[in-house]
Amino acid sequence: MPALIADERCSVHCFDDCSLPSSSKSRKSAGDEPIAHMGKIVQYKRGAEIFGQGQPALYLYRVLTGAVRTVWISNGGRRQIRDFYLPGDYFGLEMGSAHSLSAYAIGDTQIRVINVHTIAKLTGRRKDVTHQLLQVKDDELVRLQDQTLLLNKTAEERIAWFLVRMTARSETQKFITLPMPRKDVAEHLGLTIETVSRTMRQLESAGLIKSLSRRRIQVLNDEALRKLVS
Amino acid sequence: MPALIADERCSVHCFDDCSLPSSSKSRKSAGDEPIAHMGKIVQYKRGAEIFGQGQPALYLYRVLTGAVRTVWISNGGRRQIRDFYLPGDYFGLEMGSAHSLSAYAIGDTQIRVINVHTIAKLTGRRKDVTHQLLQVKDDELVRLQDQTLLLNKTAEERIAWFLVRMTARSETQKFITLPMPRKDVAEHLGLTIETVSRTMRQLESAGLIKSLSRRRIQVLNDEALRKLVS
DNA sequence: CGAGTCTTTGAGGGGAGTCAATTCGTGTGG
DNA sequence: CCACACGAATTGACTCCCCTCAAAGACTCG
Repeated sequence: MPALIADERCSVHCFDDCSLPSSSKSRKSAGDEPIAHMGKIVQYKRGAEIFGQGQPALYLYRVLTGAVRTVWISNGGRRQIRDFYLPGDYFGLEMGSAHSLSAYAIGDTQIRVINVHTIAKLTGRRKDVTHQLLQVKDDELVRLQDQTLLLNKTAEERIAWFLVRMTARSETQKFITLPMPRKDVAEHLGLTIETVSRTMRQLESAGLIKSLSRRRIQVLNDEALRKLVS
Repeated sequence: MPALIADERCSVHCFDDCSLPSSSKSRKSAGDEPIAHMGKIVQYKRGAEIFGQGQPALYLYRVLTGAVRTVWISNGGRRQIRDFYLPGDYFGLEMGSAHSLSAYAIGDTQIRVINVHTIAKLTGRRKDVTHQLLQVKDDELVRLQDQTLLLNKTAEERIAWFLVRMTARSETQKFITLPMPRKDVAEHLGLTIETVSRTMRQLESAGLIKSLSRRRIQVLNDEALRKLVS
């Protein structure tokens, strides 16, 4: 196993480390993220596997730029996209010693790779580290819970939920840039790409959103969108 | 907050403490369950709330007799049965400090209530306690993962999955006793009670199962049932 | 034995999947 | 810079599975 040493080296992209809203709304201040700048920065090419299902979980990851998808493949071979991780998000933290899912870079992606052993050593004397570690785990559980709820909803509700969520995680609240193709969105929401496309068109006809380009969406009526999620 | 003291008192029902197969197949030996006999035994009446969503999570629970359902109510008011817990199963362990869901006794139920603080104090010097605690958390995560997969399947696959799962958790592998009404099964699988009923009839017509009574089911073709889950 | 709940069964409709064709967008090479 | 090619995305027609609504039947408990 390669020994990744914690360093404080900061790349040109570090400017956004503390400015982006995280997936969870329960983050109080941006200052109490001791893990945020730990670890080593690694570049991943488009489509590259970051870790695979069943591999030992040795690192905690944090997206700096780009985007990541985690994929769960059931024993029956069914493929499901568990979640997307955007700049500022942590992923790769597992309950057990092995990864229960795989992670791939969606586009070219820059990631901080933090040795969990390094974190574990800190948890003893650094209470803030322990706290953040639990926070990261909580966020992960919330993601999972959200998805189980999601799968009982209609296509329109799912798409609305997805858009609202992406809006909340985007720095520009009105314009969303989707890093992933339609296929990924569909597999994440438990729909087909055709239904995703149709439902989005439907929301556009209703005047809730506006499709600027293939991967750019403008939110026209944020309130109505949120009401659909209910 | 009521202080529940750990005791080793064992009721007449303790005979099955280590004999029942747990939800997870990764349980090695029955001996390494130090938490199994901890805590105080409490009786719950049919339908009684064991804990509620949002309440502080102070205890770990273990079903001795009867059955428990955990219910998740979304902010939109949608109701979803997260899972059922049978004799031998642990529940109520949360990542954070508050319960993210509610728990109810399905029938009259006997439960061991273990103070998490008592466990926490042991984790320092008892490695087996720590290990089992992680195991319980893992089991919970697996339950959640299974359900997300489930909701992308057809009604027939869901029912088959449910029956196979109940079979595996039953001491008599061929005869299943469902402690919960059809409504609970439906809400757990994301179906309606009518679809549950129809699909079961369909499986019975195909010769896979036989409905003995309202809540007793005989598995005739276990292999075919498992193949449906795939 | 009867009231009430739980369950089953039926008919009909709607939403999402499937299959197939077209358009759009992106990257490549001339 | 344009033409081409390939994959991604859209759009349409059709089907099917499950939900909805409604009624009848079965079990449980007083």
